[in-house]
Amino acid sequence: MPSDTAATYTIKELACDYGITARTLRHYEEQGLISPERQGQHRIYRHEDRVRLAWILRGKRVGFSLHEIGEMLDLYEIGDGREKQRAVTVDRCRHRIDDLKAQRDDINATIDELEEFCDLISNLKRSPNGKGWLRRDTGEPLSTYSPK
Amino acid sequence: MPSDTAATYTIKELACDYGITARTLRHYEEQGLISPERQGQHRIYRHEDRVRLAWILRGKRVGFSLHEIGEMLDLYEIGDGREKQRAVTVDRCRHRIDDLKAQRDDINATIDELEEFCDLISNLKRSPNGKGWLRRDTGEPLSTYSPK
DNA sequence: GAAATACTTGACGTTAACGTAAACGTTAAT
DNA sequence: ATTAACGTTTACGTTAACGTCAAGTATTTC
Repeated sequence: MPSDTAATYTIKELACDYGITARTLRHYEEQGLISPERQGQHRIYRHEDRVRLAWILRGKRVGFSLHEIGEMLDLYEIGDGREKQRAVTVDRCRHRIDDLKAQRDDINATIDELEEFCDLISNLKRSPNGKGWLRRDTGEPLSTYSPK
Repeated sequence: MPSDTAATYTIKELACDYGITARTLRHYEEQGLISPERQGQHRIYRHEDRVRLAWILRGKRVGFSLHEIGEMLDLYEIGDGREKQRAVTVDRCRHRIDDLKAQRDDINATIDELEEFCDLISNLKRSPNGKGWLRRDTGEPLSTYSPK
């Protein structure tokens, strides 16, 4: 058994590793997102806590609230596992997936427009009268340009 | 010229159309994101405002703050158009695109995990001793399952 | 012309996700 | 033994993105 399986971390170590603050970790704990062990009064974090934290942080980057992330983590706890509960879990899970796919579509659309715009103004030339800009491809003026 | 080119909308009409409140529209105006014309004291919105609003709302869904959305909309205003300013605009635009792509990766990773988990618990069977659950494919117990 | 309806501008309230400061308890080094 | 470096809890402060009144104006409808 490799030694780093049992590796532990202080709150500040974990915070530094993930580029957050100790306050943030305590906050996540208040919200019930992580529950590190205690040695006396001090928190001690293990590998599983790092995994959980990484999941939380990715959830944040994706745009979920801490509450939503908590719910998603709860999905993984099917301990009692009654049939009905499992069905609900799967259902909510599928909804989440659909939301994420819709969000991905929005992101793709935004990327497309930004790229188009970016290409556009990378290819500008001054108009002959010295005022304003023209598209290098079509010679069309830009004054009326706005996102589609 | 089709009549709906000149179509105008009251604040509430626009709000209803986009599933937001009038307060929200006024808030966006306070933040300088939209500047509808006025007829006396009343706001009147046109097609271009709808386009802009749709852009704002998609930005929100993608996870940008109103401030960031304002900056992105500013990117589209290259009115004075000094070379240097254009270069900065393109640069910031490209950064935004990179951020969005990273976010898309996060979303894809989250989708993958949720789908995997979803499939997993859709395929459970009770263990022979009646306690806990087993994977139908491998027969492995689930008690230790956690997101990767 | 009185009430209802839609708009306006303040201005204070609310929630989330922490920041920040106070006051205190270990252990380590000087 | 005192200063420094970490940790702890408690609690108030802050920002963003609006919600939610209050109080006034203007128009339409009965």
